Amino acid sequence: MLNLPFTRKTFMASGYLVRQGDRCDTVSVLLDGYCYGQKDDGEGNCQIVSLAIPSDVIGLEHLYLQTTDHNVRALTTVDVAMIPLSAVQQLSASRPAVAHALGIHQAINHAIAREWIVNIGARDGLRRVAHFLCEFAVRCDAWRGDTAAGYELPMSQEQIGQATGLTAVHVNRMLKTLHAAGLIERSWRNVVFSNWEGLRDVACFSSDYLHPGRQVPAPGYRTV
Amino acid sequence: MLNLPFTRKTFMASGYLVRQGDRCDTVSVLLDGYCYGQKDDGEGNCQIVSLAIPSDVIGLEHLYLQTTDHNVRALTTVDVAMIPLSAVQQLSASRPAVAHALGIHQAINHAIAREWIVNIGARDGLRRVAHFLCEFAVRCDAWRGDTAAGYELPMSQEQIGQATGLTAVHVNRMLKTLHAAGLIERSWRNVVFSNWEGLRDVACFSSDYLHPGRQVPAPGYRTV
DNA sequence: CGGTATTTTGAGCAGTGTCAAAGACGGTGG
DNA sequence: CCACCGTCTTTGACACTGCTCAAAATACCG
Repeated sequence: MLNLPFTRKTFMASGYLVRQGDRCDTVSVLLDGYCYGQKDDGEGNCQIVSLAIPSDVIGLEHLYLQTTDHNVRALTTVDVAMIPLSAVQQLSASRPAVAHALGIHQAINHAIAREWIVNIGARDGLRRVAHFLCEFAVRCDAWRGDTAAGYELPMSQEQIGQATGLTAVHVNRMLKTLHAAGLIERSWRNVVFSNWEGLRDVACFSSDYLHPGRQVPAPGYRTV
Repeated sequence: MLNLPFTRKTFMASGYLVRQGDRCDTVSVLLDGYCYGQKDDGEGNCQIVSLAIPSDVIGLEHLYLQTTDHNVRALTTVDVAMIPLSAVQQLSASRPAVAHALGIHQAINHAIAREWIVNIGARDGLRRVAHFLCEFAVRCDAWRGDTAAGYELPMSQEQIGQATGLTAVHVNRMLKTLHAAGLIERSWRNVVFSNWEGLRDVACFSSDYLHPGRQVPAPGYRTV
């Protein structure tokens, strides 16, 4: 068995799991709830740079970088298993297949970051919000193993705005527009995709960048 | 010695080193020239998602993902050493310190991507261009080991626009504004930082995210 | 030396941001 | 169980950043 030491911990919504500038010595696994990565632009504006859903690993970069360049905060009440960095290092060293899996996870997160750059840099408001919704749905589906009819967005429109580079007011207008186009139904934070194909087309969403089932198998290691 | 097999190859400006969707079986080291990562937004717009300068490693994610989610293209005439994936895998397996160094490189590239998200998502045009110039200068300085008086930008204003989420016309205006503010001098593609502190302040640029000299040392491995 | 790509500039416009206020929801304490 | 309160959502009017289109000037390349 892996026999990994860990500490279970709970954070309230908006609490900090990791702070920018920290010297971090743990890697966490998100057991329940949602988190987001956040970075200050130096003038009070905060940009959301990533999203973590249950089963995601948080802080993999701590294996390689001494300090953290962004905050990680709880979007909802959150339950994590915090593992000492040294334990992760030992495990990766003794189990190359584990190291490989962590590398895959990091590579996918990086790919998601690239897609966010495209989303924010190249698409207009409507497509941006649509794409954001698509990504969230697909990632949640992948985690749960099935396709849900509707999703409870764990974030406010203000936060969606911080993730897409729009204002909360504009996010609201775009959601309304998507509804008017018959692509989504919603009430409060619940979203139902009444026309998934249509939404996907508006967003130009393709799940390729999430690399579903297309990872490189661990090369030549016995997985024991 | 490492004894790594490689093929040296030259690409003309705008040539493709890697194409979106490819199954890639090489990792490249950029020996000379500049490259950029590019992704289509699905509607003809192309967003630049990364920049590679000499000594950068291109395609590290091929170790973990079977297909590539973005293009890598030459910005200038480019000279690379292409290494078979299997050789890199073997080397990482036999030399943990090498694997660790690659992880650091990947983590820093990821950190840069996060900062680009902040730049494009949270800053206005002027700050965006200023930040872009700062990052380019600092990365080039780090590579060459000294601080240059001026920099030859290896890209057109159109391309700067694709990297910052602005139009070429607006990039031009922002460069003019930066000049008018006494922060930069320039002629054609050559840029001189006549007031580095000022530019840095406008951009809210901090080199922390490039993690200069703050990587985690390879844990417990003998480097031989 | 001509051709092509890039830079530069101007004018007008569209998409987003800003500001402000009203309405909806959910939690809390009496 | 209900009233209150704070947060979030929704809406409108208006301002402004950045985009579009177009053309001239400039630099590079064969």
